[in-house]
Amino acid sequence: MQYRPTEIEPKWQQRWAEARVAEIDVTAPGDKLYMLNMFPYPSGDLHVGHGRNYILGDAVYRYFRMQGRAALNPMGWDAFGLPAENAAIKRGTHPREWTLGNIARMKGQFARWGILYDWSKEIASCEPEYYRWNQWLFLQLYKRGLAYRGTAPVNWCPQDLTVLANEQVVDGRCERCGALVEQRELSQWFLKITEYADRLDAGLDTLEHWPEKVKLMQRNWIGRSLGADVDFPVPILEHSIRVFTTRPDTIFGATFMVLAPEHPDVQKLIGDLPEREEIEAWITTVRNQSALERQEAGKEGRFTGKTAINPFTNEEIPIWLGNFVLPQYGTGAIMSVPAHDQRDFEFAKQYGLSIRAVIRPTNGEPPVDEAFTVKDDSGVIINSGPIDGLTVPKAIERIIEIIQERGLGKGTVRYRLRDWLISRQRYWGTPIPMIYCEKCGLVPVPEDQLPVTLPLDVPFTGREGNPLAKHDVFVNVPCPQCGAPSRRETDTMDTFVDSSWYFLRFITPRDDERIFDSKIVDRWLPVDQYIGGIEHAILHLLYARFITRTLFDMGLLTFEEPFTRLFNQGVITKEGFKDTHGSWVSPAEVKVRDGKPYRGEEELTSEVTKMSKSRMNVVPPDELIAKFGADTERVYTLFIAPPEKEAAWSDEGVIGAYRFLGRVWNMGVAIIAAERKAESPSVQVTRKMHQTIDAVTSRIERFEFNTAISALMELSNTLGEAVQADGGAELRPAYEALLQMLHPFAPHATEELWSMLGNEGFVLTSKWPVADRALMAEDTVVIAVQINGKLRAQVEVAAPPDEQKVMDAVFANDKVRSHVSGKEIVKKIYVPGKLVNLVVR
RNA sequence: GCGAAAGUGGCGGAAUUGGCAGACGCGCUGGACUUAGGAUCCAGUGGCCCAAAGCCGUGUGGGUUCGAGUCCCACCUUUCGCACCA
Repeated sequence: MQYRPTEIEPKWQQRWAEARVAEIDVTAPGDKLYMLNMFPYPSGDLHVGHGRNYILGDAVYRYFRMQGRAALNPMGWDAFGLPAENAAIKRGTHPREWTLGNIARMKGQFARWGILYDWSKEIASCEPEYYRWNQWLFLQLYKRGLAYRGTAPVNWCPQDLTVLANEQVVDGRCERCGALVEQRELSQWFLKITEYADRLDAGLDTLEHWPEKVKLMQRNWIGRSLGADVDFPVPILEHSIRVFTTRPDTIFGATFMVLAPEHPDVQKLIGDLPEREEIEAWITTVRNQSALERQEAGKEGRFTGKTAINPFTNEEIPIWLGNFVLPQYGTGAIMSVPAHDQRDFEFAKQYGLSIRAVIRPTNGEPPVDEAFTVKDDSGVIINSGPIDGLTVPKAIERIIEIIQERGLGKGTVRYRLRDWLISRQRYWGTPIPMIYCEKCGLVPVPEDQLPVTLPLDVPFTGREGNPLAKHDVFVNVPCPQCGAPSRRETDTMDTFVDSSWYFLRFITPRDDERIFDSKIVDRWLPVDQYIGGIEHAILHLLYARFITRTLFDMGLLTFEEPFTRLFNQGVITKEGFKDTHGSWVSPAEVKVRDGKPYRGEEELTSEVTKMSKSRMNVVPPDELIAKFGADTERVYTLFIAPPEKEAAWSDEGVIGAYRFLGRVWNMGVAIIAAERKAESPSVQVTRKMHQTIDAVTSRIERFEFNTAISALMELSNTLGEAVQADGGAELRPAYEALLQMLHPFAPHATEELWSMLGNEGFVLTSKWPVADRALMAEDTVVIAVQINGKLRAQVEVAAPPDEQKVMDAVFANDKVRSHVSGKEIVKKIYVPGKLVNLVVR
């Protein structure tokens, strides 16, 4: 009987589905475990690169099931978003149809991979039952002043015709479409994530089981800096200008001040200048530049002709405007210390401003006024009156005290993080539940009128912005307070709002009374194991941590961190081909000659990149499954590389996984057919089995699937030899343990073999084997003998080895004796159980 | 520029605390079985060497140690993240 995966896989998929093996009653007692893969955007067909994420999650899920855990593994759809709308414009389908079609296809794909989800918990964020609670959440945030409408310079994508969050701008471009983002002054909806900056930063320290990399990325994004706000009097203004600095210790070296061109005092400062018009024109230019253009322009400034007073030196220092000072950060004004800050130094050099050193560096060299020195914590402060002689960190502490005593300012903490812009001028999203009334102003939709349903009958032209704004029935509504004709808000929410609490909804997905049941959620959350791509290291995970905290503050949750363990799988890469214009070429058109790729006569370049449709280097799983089966794809995907690392897909490599499963299969058939039966399996087989159980268990726990599978291959090789030698039915227990441990990776084949062996029930519901340490141990130990650090011999000693036994064996060994004869033994080093090193002279 | 991670055969990758480098797999070579082989099975496979013995070998150069892929210092390369955040 041959291994034919395509014949057995659909059968087992159907049996698992019929038995509803993955469905869980959240109110039933049990040793709970909440597993979660980040819910996907339903973009259509999945490729084997996507598969890695889900296969990995399923393997872990199956393992925990076999460990007896009550494991919940739900799945849903992050179903709102721009691609659906773009597809509607391009192909004339409705975003809803397009989205639901994709969901159906992806569900089928998950099934063919043999992935078990509790579909009774399925949610789709585009359904009113879900987004209703999105709106409810927004209203709670609004009530608490955490959602507000404000005018601010915002990122505008001219391609997608919508605003973007700061987090969605990458290198000055729209994260989605790549268009250059423009700065516009617009009135938009924001969530006050900045109010949680300190808690989001401090909370990172409690996340022991998160990758350091992700925590660091979040920490940098929040950008906490300690420093001081200091007021510099400005004679002409009759008020002071406040600056923020992280280096108050260098205040005696502040020789000028720079304001952002957007600073509110600019007009008053330049009003009387003859060159005023030129300066204003320059300011306009700078303001219209994107952040990227601003930086590329280099450092530029204009002198206001006015001075401020350095409150410590009492000197008059010139006030400049500079394009490198950011209006949104700190106070939009800085004190410049060119001797100790790179940017200030460049600016001072460019405009001939004075430089004064106030720190003597650690190396003791006398400081030079015309040079710049980097931050040096053991440097000593000079020329700075009361703080002279202190080291930098001490001086920072002391000067802040002095600033506060003299009423010049205060110590402050500032964050780089800015409020989260959540309104989008697009159709396919959660309507923001607000109404504009001429009399009452902004009026929230009353909670009992939720959901504000997204109308389906809108035209998709792709022009003139949001189609919702043209839907009269949707837009024109009476004011909930006074009944006067009013206008509904037509902006929709950023889809990251949807995904920042969905993991709570999975517990009680059909509850139409409340967003979730706090009591049950309290038992299941936080998520024990969260799995997803590193691309969400900042956006989604930061927003989810923020929303979780707001719900905590509302008294709905008892925890502040939603995800206990986080795992980020690496992407799968494959070779792709580019033509001379840099466009990707389908591999079907590529012919290889002399080891070089060609399309016709045109020589192509090849590049190994992330698997994606646009790069034409995807491997569709269905073809692979038709040829080798889903189990082969699963085993190969997890075997190819450590799961957190990038992995290169190799079509040739897949065969190795297939052969392995074929060997396991044939071995099973042979064991079932075996008539001979020895008394018991050989010591070698028993020992290997227990060693493998031990290794595979700990490796799965540590997410080292590639070496877990290699350990299973070793056991399979050992058993294969035993079958050749004895073919005995006594190998059954070891073989069954192999099947059990293989089950998370190759669920279909192991179920089939398990039932062929006559077992009742699923492997999935069987109990994970336990290693017997006594049977694992070897009865002899091979000890390496080194002489002067070089391997010279190996001796075998009965286990457990002790020093006396080992040394007796070592000196009885001929090779050792020939090497040490006539030499003096200086030192004997014995590493228990491993080796002996003799140092001779 | 700043920050982080990583450099091991032809390839993907193994190697708890420093202790036999290259597990496992792909590929390759030879063989078996075959009308056939891009199926299957067996053997071999880091380099130098006909082979053995031996020597060399984990990005480069130093260091610590009886012993270094692993620890320390300097450098090179690659990838990722941040990017005027005062």
